[in-house]
Amino acid sequence: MDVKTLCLGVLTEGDKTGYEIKRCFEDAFSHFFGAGFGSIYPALAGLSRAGLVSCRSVEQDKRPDKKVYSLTAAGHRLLVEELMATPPRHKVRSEFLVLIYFAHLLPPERLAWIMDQMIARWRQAVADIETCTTAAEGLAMTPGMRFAAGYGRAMLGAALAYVREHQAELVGAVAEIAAPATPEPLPLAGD
Amino acid sequence: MDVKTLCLGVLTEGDKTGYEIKRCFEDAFSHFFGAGFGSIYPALAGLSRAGLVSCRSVEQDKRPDKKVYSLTAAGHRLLVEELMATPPRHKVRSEFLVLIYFAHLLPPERLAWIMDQMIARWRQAVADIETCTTAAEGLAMTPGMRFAAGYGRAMLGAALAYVREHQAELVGAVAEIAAPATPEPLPLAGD
DNA sequence: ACCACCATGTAAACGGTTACATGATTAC
DNA sequence: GTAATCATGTAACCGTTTACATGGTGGT
Repeated sequence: MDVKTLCLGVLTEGDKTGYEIKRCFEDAFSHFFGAGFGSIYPALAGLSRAGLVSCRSVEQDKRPDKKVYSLTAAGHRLLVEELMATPPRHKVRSEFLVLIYFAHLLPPERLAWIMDQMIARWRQAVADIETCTTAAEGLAMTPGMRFAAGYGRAMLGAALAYVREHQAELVGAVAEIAAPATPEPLPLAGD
Repeated sequence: MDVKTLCLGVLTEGDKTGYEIKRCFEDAFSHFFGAGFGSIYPALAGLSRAGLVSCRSVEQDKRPDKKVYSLTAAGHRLLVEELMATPPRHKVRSEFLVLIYFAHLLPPERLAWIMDQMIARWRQAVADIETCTTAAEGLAMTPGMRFAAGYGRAMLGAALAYVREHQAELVGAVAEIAAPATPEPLPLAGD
């Protein structure tokens, strides 16, 4: 599954410009799928060439023209086909956890800073989901959207809880390794 | 942060062959970082060229020679530098959640199958973490490794709990959308 | 017989990120 | 005046994934 499929997907909710699609991605998918202009615009161009979306230019005063994309019947069909054929993968790529894994190679202050960063970011992410769901309240919100939002909240909550509970423990343990209670000089300096 | 850095990282635990490094990745990092032979072997070759790891060939009987890599002093220094310079990112890329988000476009049976798949996979992942941590019990397990394993367990537990609790709700809501006109009253309908 | 494990590598394809390029409007 | 928003696109770069290529051992 690539950005093209996601574009077809958001267009089922109504016609949109490339710019608006990016907004959609940020609001709805940001915690489980990322995409920037550099992948959205080429994707849209490709879909248009393939007849899976149609495109009309809309003039605006005091702004450049915008291109509004609509899903075609063929596009809708392909979307469903692709969704049916997509194996349910779920990958995490976390530099944060790599850093944690090698915590003993870092100064304790750096480690504490890293965890504070993540806590702050996750807090923000929870707030963003809350904002989006209350903003979409009353509007057409499918069961899937609700489920995905709830999943995001649950995961972020669990992550925050785990880090908060084990943060002090980890920093303490690493500090002990870095500066052991024994004043014995370690021979591991190695140059 | 790329595969090269991770290779340097696992080599701090002791000398290893490319094959063993891949095993390490699977055991320790699989729930937050992925890498296959196709990225590990070229990474090791590059590190060797740059003098960040050294390499010695070991003959084996009845097996092809293996190349055992060791971290050099320069490699260790670069690793720490890289870890210090790495911003703590944490990205999820989930085709599963995309599928869920567009649940209303899928047949309810498919949706149920998708969730069953994820539940099974996550259960397996929990079991794998348990196996690895008990296997490494008593051995050198750094605080960071324990933290990362615990984090994995916590996240998988939360994911499983959330999906289990909201699975029926979602499938039910989607089934209603898929077949809205059924005048058939539900068995427990009190509304 | 066939599959999994051990063991190493290459090369092409694919897709995403980042930087570049342009330019007007509105709000602080 | 400086930043953010609206609005579109290209091109180089980077790294991963996947498929290919080889080959002996050990288990069901």
